[in-house]
Amino acid sequence: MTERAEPAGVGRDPEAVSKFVEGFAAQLVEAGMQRMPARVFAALLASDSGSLTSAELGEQLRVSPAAVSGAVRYLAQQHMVSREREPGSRRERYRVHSNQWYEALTNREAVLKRWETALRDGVTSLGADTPAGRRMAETLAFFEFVDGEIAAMMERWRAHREKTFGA
Amino acid sequence: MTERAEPAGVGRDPEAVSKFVEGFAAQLVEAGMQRMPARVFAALLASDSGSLTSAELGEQLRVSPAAVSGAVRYLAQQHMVSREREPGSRRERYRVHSNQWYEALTNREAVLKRWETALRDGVTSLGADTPAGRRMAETLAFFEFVDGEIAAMMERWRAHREKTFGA
DNA sequence: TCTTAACTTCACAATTTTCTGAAAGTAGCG
DNA sequence: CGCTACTTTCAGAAAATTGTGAAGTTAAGA
Repeated sequence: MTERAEPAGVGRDPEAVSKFVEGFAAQLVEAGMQRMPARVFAALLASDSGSLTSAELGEQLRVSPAAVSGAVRYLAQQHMVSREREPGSRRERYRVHSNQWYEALTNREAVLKRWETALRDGVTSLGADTPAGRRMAETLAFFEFVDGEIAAMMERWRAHREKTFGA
Repeated sequence: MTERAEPAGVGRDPEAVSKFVEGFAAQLVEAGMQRMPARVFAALLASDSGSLTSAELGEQLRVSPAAVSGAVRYLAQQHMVSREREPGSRRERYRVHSNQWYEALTNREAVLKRWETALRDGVTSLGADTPAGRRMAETLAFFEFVDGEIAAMMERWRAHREKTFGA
């Protein structure tokens, strides 16, 4: 048995939480995310309320307020978390809205757009009639195709989700 | 006018090629790829034959053979390029097969699978009946959904591609 | 079998990134 | 209006990453 009464502080088995947090963060890092944002994000994902304060994050991850600040700024820019002010306090909470965040994930759209731009430039400057130009044109077409497909896919997911989890 | 006769060596306007290579590589880096693999890959993508030798890569990018070796090993592991031995020579060629490489790109499948594993572990260890557990279960469901969709999408792309570019 | 062209591995130096402590900024509340 | 609780910014130390030169390995051709 590993069950126990809920301690007021962190709640649940801090050991298990930490294990998940570090493990999931490691996967995100491997996929290209910076370490600190990854850890902060994983911690939020694993929290029951889906939201933690700066101080809670710092304590749980054993890092300085400065580190939390930087990580959270990054995550907010990527729309993976939102910040909210606790009413009647200058304390801030960072929140992950279950679905909003993976919607953001598919909004790598910005990335795709930049790739497309670079490829278009390449086709132009190397010549659309050269072998290299044709290869890049095909790649470009692929990304444009994917762009459209992703939007449709998310639509299907929302329907699927509603059926499975309720609105 | 920037046109010129084809010099035997690099071919085309080396200036324009380099500009594309460094620009596209920069985008890949921003998306999480290491710098050297990104540069090597971009150089291959921009080559007319779609293939370059180790020496050509080193010269064009002004880097050591060691750097090329490391970059190419990574790219081959990701199935983004393939290596071929030039018959009757110990010289090796690295090649990007127009379509094979972006098929590989969608084979971030391996990445998705690892995320799914981490999430499943999380659901189990934090409890499927806790709020955090439910959030992770929903995220997990999303990734599983995406998994299936990507396969279908690639199928549609292949059809679309054939129509547009011919087999 | 020997020679040698080509690729790979490895230890280290240089660069870049990341995190911290301290100082500065901001906004609630008396 | 100031006090204080919190957050952000910034310079620099520590750590991680990256690319190099040199030595090691492999295999083609004589």
